[in-house]
Amino acid sequence: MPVNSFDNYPMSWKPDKKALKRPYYYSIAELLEQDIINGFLAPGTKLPPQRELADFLDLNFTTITRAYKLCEFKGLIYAVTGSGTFVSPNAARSITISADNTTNLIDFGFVASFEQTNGIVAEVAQKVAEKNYLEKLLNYNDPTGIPHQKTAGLNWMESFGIHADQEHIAIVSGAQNALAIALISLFEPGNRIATDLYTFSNFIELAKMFHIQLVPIPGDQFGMLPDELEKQCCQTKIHGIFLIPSCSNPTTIMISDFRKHELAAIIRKHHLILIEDDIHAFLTAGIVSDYRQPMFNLLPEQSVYICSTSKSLCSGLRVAYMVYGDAFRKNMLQSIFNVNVKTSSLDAEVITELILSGKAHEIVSQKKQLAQSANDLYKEYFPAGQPGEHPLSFYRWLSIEEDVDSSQLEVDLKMRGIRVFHSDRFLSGQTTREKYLRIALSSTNSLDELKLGLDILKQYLG
Amino acid sequence: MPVNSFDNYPMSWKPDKKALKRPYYYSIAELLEQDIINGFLAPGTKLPPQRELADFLDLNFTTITRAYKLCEFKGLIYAVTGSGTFVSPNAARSITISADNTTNLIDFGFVASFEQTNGIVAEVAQKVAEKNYLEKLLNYNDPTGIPHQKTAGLNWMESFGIHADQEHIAIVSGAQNALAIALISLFEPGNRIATDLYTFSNFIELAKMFHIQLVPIPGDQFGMLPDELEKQCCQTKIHGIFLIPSCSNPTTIMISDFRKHELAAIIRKHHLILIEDDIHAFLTAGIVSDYRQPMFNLLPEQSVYICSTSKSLCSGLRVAYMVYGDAFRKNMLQSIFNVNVKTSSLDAEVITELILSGKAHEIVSQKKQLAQSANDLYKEYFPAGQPGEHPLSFYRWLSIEEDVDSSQLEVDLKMRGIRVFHSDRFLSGQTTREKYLRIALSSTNSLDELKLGLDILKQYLG
DNA sequence: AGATTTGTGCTTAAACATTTA
DNA sequence: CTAAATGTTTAAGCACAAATC
Repeated sequence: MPVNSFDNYPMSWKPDKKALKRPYYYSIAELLEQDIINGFLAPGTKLPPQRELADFLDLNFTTITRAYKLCEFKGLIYAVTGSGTFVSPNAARSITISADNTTNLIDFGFVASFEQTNGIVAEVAQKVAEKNYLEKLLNYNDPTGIPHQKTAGLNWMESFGIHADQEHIAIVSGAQNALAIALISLFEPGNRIATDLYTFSNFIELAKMFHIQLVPIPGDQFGMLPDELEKQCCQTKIHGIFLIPSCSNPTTIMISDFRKHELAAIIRKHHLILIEDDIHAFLTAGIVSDYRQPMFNLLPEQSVYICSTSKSLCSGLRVAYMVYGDAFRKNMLQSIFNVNVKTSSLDAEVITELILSGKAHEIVSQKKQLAQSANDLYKEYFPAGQPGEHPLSFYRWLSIEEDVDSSQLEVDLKMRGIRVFHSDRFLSGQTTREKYLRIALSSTNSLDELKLGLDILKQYLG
Repeated sequence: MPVNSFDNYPMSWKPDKKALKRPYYYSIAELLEQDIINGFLAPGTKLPPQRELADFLDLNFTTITRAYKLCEFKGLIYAVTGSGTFVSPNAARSITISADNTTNLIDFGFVASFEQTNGIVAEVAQKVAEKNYLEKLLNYNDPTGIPHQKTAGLNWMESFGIHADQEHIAIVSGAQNALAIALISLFEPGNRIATDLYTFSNFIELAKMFHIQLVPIPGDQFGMLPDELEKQCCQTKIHGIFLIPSCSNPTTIMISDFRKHELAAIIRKHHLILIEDDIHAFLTAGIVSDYRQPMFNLLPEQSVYICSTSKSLCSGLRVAYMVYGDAFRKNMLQSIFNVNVKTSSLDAEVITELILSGKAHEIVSQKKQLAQSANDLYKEYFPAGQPGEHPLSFYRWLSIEEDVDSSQLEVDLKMRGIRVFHSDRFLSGQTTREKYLRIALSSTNSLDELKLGLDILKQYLG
């Protein structure tokens, strides 16, 4: 066996010098990627500093910079000036969360939307099918939505505090689709977007896909901390910010009204583009006493407001409204066309009819009731709450012990029959001490099934 | 006035030295971008060689390389080793082509799909609304399509020569959506994709959006030239190839069967990823005698086959099938989820019912008849055809004089009441000598309107 | 056919900025 | 508060490859 004189050198990663081919930077990046994917380098591991690795490999240190950058671009590692370079928390796996009905697990993972109300939607869809203008819904016309459909959308959002006109609203295919469109139309690869430390995992994946870097900002019970945001803005060029003010996913924190103003001031000052995902507006506006208005109102010219109907009205029809300032309009229309051409006017018409007929309110009040019951049941099992939490959220953020292996925990619970997601999946940046589980309450078929799952969970967590 | 001693220096572009700030590369790129956008540098203009500009600015020539690269990334310029760097043909404008019914022009621009058949779709939509399982179409389940819907899709594509299973087909929201998903899931920014010299302008825009570079390959009456493709593959790293074999958009060329085999050999040899847009399969399979099979069959493990129903069945429902090799499956599902979550099962069900009920064939035969009549009329005006042209295409590729200004021509015709697109919009790379117009035949409301438009066009072209 | 023109890719060099001890 | 550690950014140098003349 060859005697490697560096065996006892205290470097966390020692690529095989002999395996290096030219171009070096590329070769190094490949070796690093392999070692991360194969699990030899665990998430959080600190890599050797650029200069140290360069010495070891007899290269200029900027060649290492380049190799590291390549891996950073792929989301495998992240670097912090002064501290070093580290393996990303979710480097080796995809954290996309989707519906998964191939197994018969109790699903506390994917957040569905209490699908028991879809009977009402089916009735309305039938009515739409009988309309004499049905044929007019089947062509290429009105790529951003037929005027009366947009008007209905504007009416719907009026109660959340949104006021806009036909030219600044577009119908797209759900919130995820809207986020994809917003990212691709307003940002470039390499741009940075500030997010909560814990944020919507599908947004993290989307950012990764578009090579947009997330800059995690700490928060408290009132939402993201303005000082921390300001600090990051001064340090590096940040291009945008992503917020879910009405009920953060996954933490359920609501941004309080005073905090919205504080954040808006920073966002304005640094010319950030705000992406506001207000999918939970229907659960918050008019219900939570502190609610005044969306952040869009405070920054109408530099914001994109996204209001999906998937959670509030119907998940399967894939309809969301996007509202944007005039500066973004041209770009937005272009991207909507490039990605969707248009959203089916038939689907949009069913949602429109739900709104115009008043059935939408009926659905919302049923969903609220279902959410109330589910939350009541949850509280019987896990009474401890945290300040700032949303009372009616479709999911809960459960604090757990700090020293468990996140993948193992998910596997353990799967074996016991429930699917849950560990807080590591929602990390936009560095690892944290505190650990949580996100428990979806809206995906079981009944309260009984929810109870069954909570039993298992409670028992497992002891 | 200041005397500039370089005024007579034969450089096509002389940035103001005094306007340069550090970082130089960035400053140069900005100045160049401004001059292109403001029209001071016309499309096709040759920029100064890197070394020459570097001398002029007293910088190392690789700094100019970097500045040029920045503009190339934005699609403003393109570089050819040995020849120089040039302003892109469509640098300053968006060439996205979308439906535009805000004006009362006769639309020969956007290619619609003879919307007169939508009455049949409306009837079938009504039937679907009466199904007792309607409610089951309204949730998050089956993100890639409900099994029976996928089966119907597979049946539909069977006659085009596609054979696949449930695991390798997904329902997405139209061809454009499918292309976006294919590009984002299988390519990285900076990757290169080979295309026909003239190609689908919305694909060009999509590639620009994702920062994927197109490498134009010349072709003849049988399609893209294999030797030219091979040449490019040997020269630079090419990652993929985009083809529309059943009826190229805009040229209407069909790739002949022998050519498919020749191209497949090159694609296999160089491990390219093939994106096959077969939106016109219904107009070609079983109609054009040379048709044997899609290229997907020749390269099943390295291809994505896209079959939209927008042109063949119904444009407004936004349903396309994607068929892919096993190697792409995981990536594909992830991207579909990230961009769409799912495609509305209601829309997919209407398309499914069209196929299962046999109404789909009825629609197709009506559309073919409409296409035949439109083409017959067109031939009365412009009898000269070119070898390899599709006989039933929804649009025609009309050769025109070489020395007209493309934007001016479009504007002139708009003033006369018709919208057409000049061949410059479809250029994936360098400018060419020959000029064409793409004339959509499928977007007028009647043959009379078509005739009216052709009259105007004929008169204008003299 | 060989020299010249022109763009590409990789590596190095140096000045800089931030964080941590 | 300063020094050390560590990552970032910009620019230059050089070998190379393709196209042109």
